[in-house]
Amino acid sequence: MIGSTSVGRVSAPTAARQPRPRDAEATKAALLRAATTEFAEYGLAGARVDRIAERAGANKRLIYVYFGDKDRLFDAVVDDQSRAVMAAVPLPDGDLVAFAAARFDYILANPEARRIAHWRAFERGEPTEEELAAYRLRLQAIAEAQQRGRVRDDLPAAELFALVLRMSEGWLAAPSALWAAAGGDPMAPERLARHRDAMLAAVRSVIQG
Amino acid sequence: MIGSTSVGRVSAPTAARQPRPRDAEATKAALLRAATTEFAEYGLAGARVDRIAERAGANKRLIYVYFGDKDRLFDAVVDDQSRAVMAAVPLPDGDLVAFAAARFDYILANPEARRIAHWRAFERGEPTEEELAAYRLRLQAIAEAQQRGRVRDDLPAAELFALVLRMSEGWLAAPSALWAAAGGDPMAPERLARHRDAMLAAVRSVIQG
DNA sequence: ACCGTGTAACTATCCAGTTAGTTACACGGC
DNA sequence: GCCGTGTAACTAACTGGATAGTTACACGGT
Repeated sequence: MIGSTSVGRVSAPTAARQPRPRDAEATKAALLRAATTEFAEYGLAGARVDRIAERAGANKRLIYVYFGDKDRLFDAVVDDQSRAVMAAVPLPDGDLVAFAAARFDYILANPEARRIAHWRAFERGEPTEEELAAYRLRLQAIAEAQQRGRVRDDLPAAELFALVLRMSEGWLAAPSALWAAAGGDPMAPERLARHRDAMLAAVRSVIQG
Repeated sequence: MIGSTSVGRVSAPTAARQPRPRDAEATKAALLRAATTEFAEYGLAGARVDRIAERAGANKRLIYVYFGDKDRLFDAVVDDQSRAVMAAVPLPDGDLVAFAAARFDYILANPEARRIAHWRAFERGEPTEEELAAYRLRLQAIAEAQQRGRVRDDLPAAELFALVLRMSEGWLAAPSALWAAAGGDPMAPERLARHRDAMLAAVRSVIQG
């Protein structure tokens, strides 16, 4: 009696749930957003494709239609995030203090961005040519600022940039044990403001030598 | 002909593979080491219990006997690593420069330690009471150094510690795109030495204000 | 008529955890 | 010295549920 299954299919003709409106772009965007949330939370290995589809309110199949497979969906999320950060956090005239401030603010407003970047570094390899170019531009901007005497020049630009990158995450990236040991709520607004000031003061100390 | 399998069993009476010598402590230690390597590489979600057993040359079942389950094995690895770092990287008299140097050296010699710590922060929650106590001690040491005027006191100890923690990872934790953009081999010994010096100079700048 | 968009049901594989044992060894009686 | 018995250490094979990826079909606009 194999054919009996067909009855089940027919039994829910149109009433069960209204189908998603047919808008490929919107669906794709919804999947990308859902994937961003899921990957940020669980990483590549921990993320679940079914959960992404569910979050997006879309059918799982569409992930494979639009993105290929789980890995390439992850890549799409990484590219998207990476481009967004690069655009939102510039390095105007090699000003590393402004950069650190912008990066801190961006990470605070978009916690997913930092997590995605970290998962990517840990679970997936090589940078894209686009990212590489972006980093080269930044190093160049720092080197120019050094020539103009606005940034100490006894340390290579790459060193300075690596340090400021780390510092600008502030304690948003600190071990939770440190938060706990320090007491209080590390995310309280006035605490964050003080923290931001402290971080920027430290960056200033570093780039002035 | 199901019984034919028994022939296979009989055919390799003692020659096939010599069993592991019966030493519970050694086996447990081998499993912990194998788990450390596996978890460092793949994280909690990406690690495979079978692979851990294989790496250790032990039977998978023993993981469940000795550690409970995958999560608790991960916890055991984290505790082990955490204790090792705390012991190897002291904060003598609140000297944050010495601390940064020791931490950099430790991470360089034990890359697994940093990866485990990060996976833990991302995939698993709360710090243990033991860690908390260790962090409190460190904050206290910094506060004392501040009182003795050896460390700037216009920034809270927790802020300074969070910053130095990040800085001391140097570009061992930097995005691979930065390495690539900077050119050359970032792990070459003389390059690392220069990097270490630069990082320590920056830490000095920060703690002196 | 057909293609792009969407759906539900299905499949093959993987994998954490279990079952049902076997093997090495210590120890006590003889 | 040897043998039986209990126990800790170890093992192979299995199981059930989860999960990435697929198939087969439906519908609507052009």
